[in-house]
Amino acid sequence: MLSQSIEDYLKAIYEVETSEGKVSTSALSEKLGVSPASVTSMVKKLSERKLITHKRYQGVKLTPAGRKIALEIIRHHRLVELYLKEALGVPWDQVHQEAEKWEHVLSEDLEDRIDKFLGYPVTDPHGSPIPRRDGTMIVRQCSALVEIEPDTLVKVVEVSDHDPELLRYLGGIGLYPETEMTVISKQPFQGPIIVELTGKEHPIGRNAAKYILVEEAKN
Amino acid sequence: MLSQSIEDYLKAIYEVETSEGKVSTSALSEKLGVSPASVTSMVKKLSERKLITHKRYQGVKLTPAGRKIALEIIRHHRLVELYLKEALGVPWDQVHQEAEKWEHVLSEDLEDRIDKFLGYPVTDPHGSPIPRRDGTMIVRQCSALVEIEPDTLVKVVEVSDHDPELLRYLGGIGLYPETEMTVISKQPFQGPIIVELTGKEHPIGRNAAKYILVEEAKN
DNA sequence: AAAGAAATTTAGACACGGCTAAAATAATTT
DNA sequence: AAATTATTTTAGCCGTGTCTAAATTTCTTT
Repeated sequence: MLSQSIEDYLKAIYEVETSEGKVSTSALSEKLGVSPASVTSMVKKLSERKLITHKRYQGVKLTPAGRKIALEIIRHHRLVELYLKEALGVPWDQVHQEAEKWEHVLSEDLEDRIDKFLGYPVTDPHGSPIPRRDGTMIVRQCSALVEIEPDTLVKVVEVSDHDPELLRYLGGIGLYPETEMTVISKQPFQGPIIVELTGKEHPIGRNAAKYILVEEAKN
Repeated sequence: MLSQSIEDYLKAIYEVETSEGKVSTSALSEKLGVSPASVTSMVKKLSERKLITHKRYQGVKLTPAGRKIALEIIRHHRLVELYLKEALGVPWDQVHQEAEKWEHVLSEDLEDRIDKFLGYPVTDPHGSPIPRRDGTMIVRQCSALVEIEPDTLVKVVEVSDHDPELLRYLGGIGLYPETEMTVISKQPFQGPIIVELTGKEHPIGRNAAKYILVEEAKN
């Protein structure tokens, strides 16, 4: 059995690897809310266990074994998020923090029962793909909303779950995965992006728009 | 926040207190699968935190604060047991071990949602009463099956969840909380107790019969 | 290319929760 | 009552995962 800490590190490494490519000590320190020195010592342990490789001063990379475990945890996390929403009506801005705890205590048996209950879903409430039991995960083609040119019809694919506040705002304006909307304009000087959905226009800050992934819909 | 370990100790102390009266170091050591020395050191910590009182060499007692916490954990445990059975179809001999992990990661919000989903239940799948949110719990009048005289009609109130094997056997013969059955005979020389339910006779070992609580039904 | 800044690692400490071995106390036998 | 046995506690250790402060290495600037 792996400790919760180790699981958290592997998950964090996976996520940084995916979103930034390079996985630095400081990025992990930041993400995990732990000092850089602590990261270094855990990194040492994880390399000894052959879950990651590490070149001194040069960052870290998951081994296949480490990636497998990371994806299992992420699978737990996302299944639980969806389950909490569907079965218990937990609002989508709260499922993340609950799942952070549940992901570590989910047995294989329960994982299967939840998976079945949900009808073998492929995405969580934020649109993130749920890794399959075999450790594979679908890859999708999509762009950050911030990079879309005005006058484009897009479909929301995925929204970052890291900020409950943002999720509440987006939920409030009806912006969920699968929602279609039109980018009306991008205000100058790093101003907001104006989108139209369900007939109304809404401003979305550039920063938030980095965390909203969309695909272009047929116009 | 209390550590999982502390929660486990408080729960164990509560359970031993209830079933044996006295809570000795060795009883806790046994129950928690931990050395007596470890118990002593944790006991020291719990007294410092005023969750229990401790007289050297004389055992331990919960303070009101400690009891409150123990009952919260037990409430979590039993709600989760019932939830897993009702919502996800987990067999009753498996719910205990899952709940052992879940009880520590259940938020108040989720506790309420589960409670509501289940219709504010008062007992878990083994018939144990679920403590209320205010830290009170119903007390029931019942006897161990082993003490019942032959030729008595009884109703099962509660079955210990500590042995999955036993639960599978009892489930197999249809013996659940609320089941009515008749004690046919007690075989001599510590032999089994024979009960009749749904028209068939079944032997139940004396040892098992200590863990089955019943009340006399009107004959 | 050298200096300064930033990132990373090492060294050494600490709290937690467990352990074993030995000492102290309580309970039981003889 | 003394001796033996059982229980409990103390003493001291270990692994995990964190920390701060200092040393090292890499990156950036001039």
